[in-house]
Amino acid sequence: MAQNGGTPTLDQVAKLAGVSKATASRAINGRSKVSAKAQTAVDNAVRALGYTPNAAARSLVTRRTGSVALIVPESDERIFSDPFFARMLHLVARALREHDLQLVLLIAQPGDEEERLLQYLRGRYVDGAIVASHHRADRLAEHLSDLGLPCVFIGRPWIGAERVSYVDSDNAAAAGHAVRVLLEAGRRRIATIAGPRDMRAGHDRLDGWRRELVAAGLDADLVAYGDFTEESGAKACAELLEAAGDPGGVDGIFAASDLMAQGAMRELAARGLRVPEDVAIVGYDDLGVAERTDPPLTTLHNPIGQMVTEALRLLTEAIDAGGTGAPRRVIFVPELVRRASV
Amino acid sequence: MAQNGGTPTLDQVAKLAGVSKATASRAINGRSKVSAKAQTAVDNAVRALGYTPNAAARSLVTRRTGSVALIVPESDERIFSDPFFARMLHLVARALREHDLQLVLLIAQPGDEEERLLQYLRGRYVDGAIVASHHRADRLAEHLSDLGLPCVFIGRPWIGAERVSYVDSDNAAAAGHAVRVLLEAGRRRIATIAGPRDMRAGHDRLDGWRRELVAAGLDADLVAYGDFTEESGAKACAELLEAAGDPGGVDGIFAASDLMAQGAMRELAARGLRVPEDVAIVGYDDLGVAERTDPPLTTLHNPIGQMVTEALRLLTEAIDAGGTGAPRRVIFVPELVRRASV
DNA sequence: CTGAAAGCGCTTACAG
DNA sequence: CTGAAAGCGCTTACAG
Repeated sequence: MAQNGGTPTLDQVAKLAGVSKATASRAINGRSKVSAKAQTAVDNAVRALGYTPNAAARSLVTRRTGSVALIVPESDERIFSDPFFARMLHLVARALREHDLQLVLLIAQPGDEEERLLQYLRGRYVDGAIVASHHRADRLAEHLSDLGLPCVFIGRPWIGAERVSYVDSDNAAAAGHAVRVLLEAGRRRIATIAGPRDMRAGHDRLDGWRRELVAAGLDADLVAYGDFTEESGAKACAELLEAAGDPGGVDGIFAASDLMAQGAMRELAARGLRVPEDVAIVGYDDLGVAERTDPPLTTLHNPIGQMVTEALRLLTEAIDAGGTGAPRRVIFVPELVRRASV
Repeated sequence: MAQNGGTPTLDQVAKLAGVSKATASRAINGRSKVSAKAQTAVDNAVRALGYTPNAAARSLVTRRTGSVALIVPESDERIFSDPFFARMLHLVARALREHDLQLVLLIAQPGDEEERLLQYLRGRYVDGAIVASHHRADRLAEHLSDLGLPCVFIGRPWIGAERVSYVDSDNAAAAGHAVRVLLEAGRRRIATIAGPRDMRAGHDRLDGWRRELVAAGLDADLVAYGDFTEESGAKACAELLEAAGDPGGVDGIFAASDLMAQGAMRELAARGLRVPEDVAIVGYDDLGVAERTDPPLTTLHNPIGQMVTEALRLLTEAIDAGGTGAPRRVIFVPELVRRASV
């Protein structure tokens, strides 16, 4: 179809339909009134020619691209197999589809590639951006705010949070909740397997654990760090057990991700420790693996679906408002899901 | 910087530099000769104004967007946490970065969303496309070929393969190799845990397993299907063991992914069967999990890095050639990695 | 090496 | 409701 002299243009459609380019354009975009006759003629011409508007020409005048960037300032390949990230990517992709927007995935190693990322964004290839998985050192919030590009962060940025919109969940409160559940189960030596220190979720969950223990008049000394993976959870659990010394030195664990909780359970099993009898354990995320552990994991439900939906609402509203308007934020409270590990 | 009256344009740069738009454009793109004096003046003006070329305007005339689509015709969310896919996505992202191309991720459920995908592609938002994880029913190869958009498939398409470029690995030969290794280890009741029947890799590996057994004069009757996940591998292994009846009814397994092999090993362990003494096992992919199983897994190395590199080479060459040129293809042969499961 | 001009393919006031 | 015209911001023959 598009064979007769390259890709068909609006001009050819208009000629074939016997109307002006203006009318053809209006018929195609369907935002202004067009006579039924003209509409039919244009529709037929479009079909006959296999016409699709040229995106560049259109966005040159509309100043809209119909694309949104998902920015992942992450150098580590593992990000892609992380179930939390995988789920988020999937949800973002689906939500964008519903808004008729395209997803441009921008992966930028922190550091030297940041300038290149900003350069791309300045070129107005996209109408807005969602930023996920940012780290402590990122200055993305400031830079995006400088650009004036509509954006919303998933997770409160470390730096420049006051200048941008974001959605987040109350990681600290949720961690506190986890600790209370362990306390109510009679545990007194409650350790934590924390996430990366340079990630918001890692930092805040650790903080919530610590505050709750202190509030209960207990020591907050049993900490080991992981990177949210199962492997690291097993390793951290081993460290904890060794640091605590005698059996019973740890009787409860709050793990900052279900995957790390799973690793910890594997390590406990290997040492002949029973869950929850010897060590009770609470995870975080509730992304499917929590149902499949043995025993099934009591955990905090990370409301990622709601966060993504809300992030997209904030973003599309900011885009429609032309990038003006004050930063907005929405915070969710993760709910406890009781299973059998406490 | 861009505050003084919106985003700066080439015109403003030219004025400030005291040259024409043409010269400014040439200085910025650096493909034609420009006097040192003009170059400096333009460079300074660009810096002073914080100028970045408008992508839409540029691509309207150059007919290049600097973007490449990664098409994933997959409705299933799990695709994102599949380590093979995660690795491919990471490698594609990195390779595109090296070519100074942007990654547009297009996820299209098969069926009703295909028309929408093609519509997008027709709009020339991207210069070319890489297609991954396609299924039997996809007619993408034909449609992309009709569009005349440069594209390369990762994995030979089921339909229309003769019309497009692709990279692939010889899944059948590799599966045959796996079977020979098991035969050489004296195994005679060799089962397979196959991948999805509607995916190239699943189909071809099953085929290779079958041919090799038949060539050896053995029955190819012990087949169970999984979906490449660990869960499904465990389940398939259980089916196999039950179908085979008596202990020793299965003494070797070729699993079409390491993850399924891992699940199978878990199932074997749960039944008190030793690897490799009772059941020898060969996996597929060699993506990291193969090193961490107990015992470490003998497997076929899926040359995904090479496939991605080659796919991008074919794609950029096709783009540079203006989308003309015959389809090309490159096939890799996976190598066996001997560890301890056979 | 440089500039004036045309043109890429659209959309959108403006006037009718 | 419709059309002629201007204009979005670039690049690139063409002539000098």
